Amino acid sequence: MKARVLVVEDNPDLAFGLRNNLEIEGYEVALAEDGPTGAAQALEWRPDLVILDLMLPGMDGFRVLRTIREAGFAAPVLMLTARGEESDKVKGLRSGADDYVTKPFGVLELLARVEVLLRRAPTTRDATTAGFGTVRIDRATRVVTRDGAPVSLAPMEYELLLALLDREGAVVSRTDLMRSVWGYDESIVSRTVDTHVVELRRKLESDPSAPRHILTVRKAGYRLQP
Amino acid sequence: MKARVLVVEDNPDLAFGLRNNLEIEGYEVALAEDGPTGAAQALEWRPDLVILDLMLPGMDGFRVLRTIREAGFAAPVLMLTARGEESDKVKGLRSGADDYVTKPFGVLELLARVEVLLRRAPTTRDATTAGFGTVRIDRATRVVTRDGAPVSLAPMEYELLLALLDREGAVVSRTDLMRSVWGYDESIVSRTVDTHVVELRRKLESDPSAPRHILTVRKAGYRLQP
DNA sequence: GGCATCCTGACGGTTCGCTGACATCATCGA
DNA sequence: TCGATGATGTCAGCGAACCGTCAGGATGCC
Repeated sequence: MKARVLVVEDNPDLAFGLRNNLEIEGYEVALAEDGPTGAAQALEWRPDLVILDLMLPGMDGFRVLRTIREAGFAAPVLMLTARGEESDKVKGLRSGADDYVTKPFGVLELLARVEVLLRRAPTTRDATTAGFGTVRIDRATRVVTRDGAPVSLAPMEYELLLALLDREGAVVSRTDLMRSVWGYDESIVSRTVDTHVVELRRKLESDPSAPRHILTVRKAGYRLQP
Repeated sequence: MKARVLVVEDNPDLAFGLRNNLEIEGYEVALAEDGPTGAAQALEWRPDLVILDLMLPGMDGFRVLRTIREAGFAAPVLMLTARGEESDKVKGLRSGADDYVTKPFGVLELLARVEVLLRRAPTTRDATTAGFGTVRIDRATRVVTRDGAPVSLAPMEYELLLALLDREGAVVSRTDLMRSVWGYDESIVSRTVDTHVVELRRKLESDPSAPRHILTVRKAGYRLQP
């Protein structure tokens, strides 16, 4: 799963530049441009890492850091600042930051430091298991069980199941399924989706001919009933 | 328990200065003044943190770092150097260091960074063995046993095993394995990973053709079942 | 130079996924 | 109520993707 990085920085050029670079590295990125917003977003969005500018409108970086740490936020924080004074660095590090980089900095160095921080504090927000009825799906292990017994799903079947699960309760059209599972978006002419749905029902429903969870919505698509 | 810090630094003034300051902070400190000694001491003494100069007699810092990491040394390493080039920093961080400080530096900043590194990676001197089935892996000594008997693993096999072990239970893609074991992230076209997995199974599974722990997840990667 | 180790490419077995034909079902108008 | 119509369920088979395996050659270390 993509690690999430929150960038709290009021200079738009720098913020957008960072976002681009982080996204290229495969992170999911959010921006906040003042202190209070940053703190709120850290607590709500639960990023795996925060890049925090020290000089911010509204509330400075130190206060943001203290606020979120007091609220129990444990992920690493990288402080970013123009002040190169040693006393500032020490203050930043002692107040709960995990790294401290002074501007101007090299983007590659920053990215390397981000990687190191995430390596040491691996993402723990796994949101792993979900399910319906007596079926459990563990995304980390890709193991699916029904009534506690493991069920063997073919790769495409598993992907299809996830696509339905991601929109649990909603009707998902065949075209949408094609797009999210197969990556095309041509219009469907074949029985491909249906065939896999049948197989899923056979493996996961107690009575495959009268499904209670993997439901057909005529002329619209399929729906996963929790 | 006092945290142990190993300082690998050939300049006596700097080394003694660091030792004094670290001891005042309450750490147990050892000094090494060349690369080979440093590497040996890291592996024998098992410090909780290593401060490693880049320019050393005998073996440079990068090689020391690689050597001890390959030997399973997991504690944080702080690199210390006169070279301020960004490419050096990136190289250091990517090759397994956890922080990188350029000379001249402030002692207080260094101490703060030491504190942060130790905070994130609390002393784990004892919890070095893990395993699955009848297989035990001791990261400290790099010894792997099965049914109590030692098994000889080639370096890459060992690294691969660690990579799987670090995400025990979860599916690890070939690309992820490539990245964490080989340091690459190009897309895979060859049978490299598979070949090594086969070898691991041959050495660690009781029935290599019907593995119970090192499992294949079709189209996704491999998974280590505890 | 000898040895272990590593990577690669080829080959073969097995599983998987798509397709198209046909059966069945739901819906709606007569 | 019943048949027409279109949508969905079902099935079997073929081609392809994927993985396990192996041997040869390259590489690095002692």
